[in-house]
Amino acid sequence: MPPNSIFRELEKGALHAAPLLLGQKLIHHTSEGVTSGYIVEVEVYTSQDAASHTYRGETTRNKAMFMGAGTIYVYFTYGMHYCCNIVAGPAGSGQGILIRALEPVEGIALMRQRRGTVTDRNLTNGPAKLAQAMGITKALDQKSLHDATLWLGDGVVPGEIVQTTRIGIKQAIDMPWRFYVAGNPYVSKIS
DNA sequence: CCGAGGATCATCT
DNA sequence: GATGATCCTCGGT
Repeated sequence: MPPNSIFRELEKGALHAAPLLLGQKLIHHTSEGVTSGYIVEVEVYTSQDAASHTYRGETTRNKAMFMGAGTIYVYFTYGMHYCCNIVAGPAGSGQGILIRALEPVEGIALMRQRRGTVTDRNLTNGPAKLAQAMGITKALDQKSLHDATLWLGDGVVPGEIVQTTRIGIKQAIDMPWRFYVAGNPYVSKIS
């Protein structure tokens, strides 16, 4: 699906758009160079969802999640990690899609440099890992994919898609809001 | 391969 | 003051 179409899908809501993001290419331009990868794993978070940062309403931290489809939400957690979401749905609805894993495409040498000594399979197979490999920080928070250094590009048709429960949460653990490409070696964890 | 424990701090209660 | 949409290391299997 071409990039322009994915924005229309994002406007329809996070749960609708999440599986459609699989196979799309996420691209980041920085002064260090260009990195990109195909999205192979995502999770949905909404304001009706006890596991979501938006469950208790808008705060300074989660403001981006209420800014409408195509906004970038980057949060800092565990004292050392950044994670990247693509906001979906109408402005004010507080829903988004966490990018959990990428299959590296461009800038793999730069990804290795940013990540330090890890095996290639460990470059981007987790939300904080891919943020580090791509050079994603809070500088991108509240920016739009339409006019930031981070955007979506032409991807590939993903293989079979698996829908299952989310990872690393303690609330709403039964909601099947995780989607990944079956058999892809960069998926963070096989269910 | 798997599970336990520590790192480290912005954000929220 | 407590916690976390995580990652890494280390030990056991």
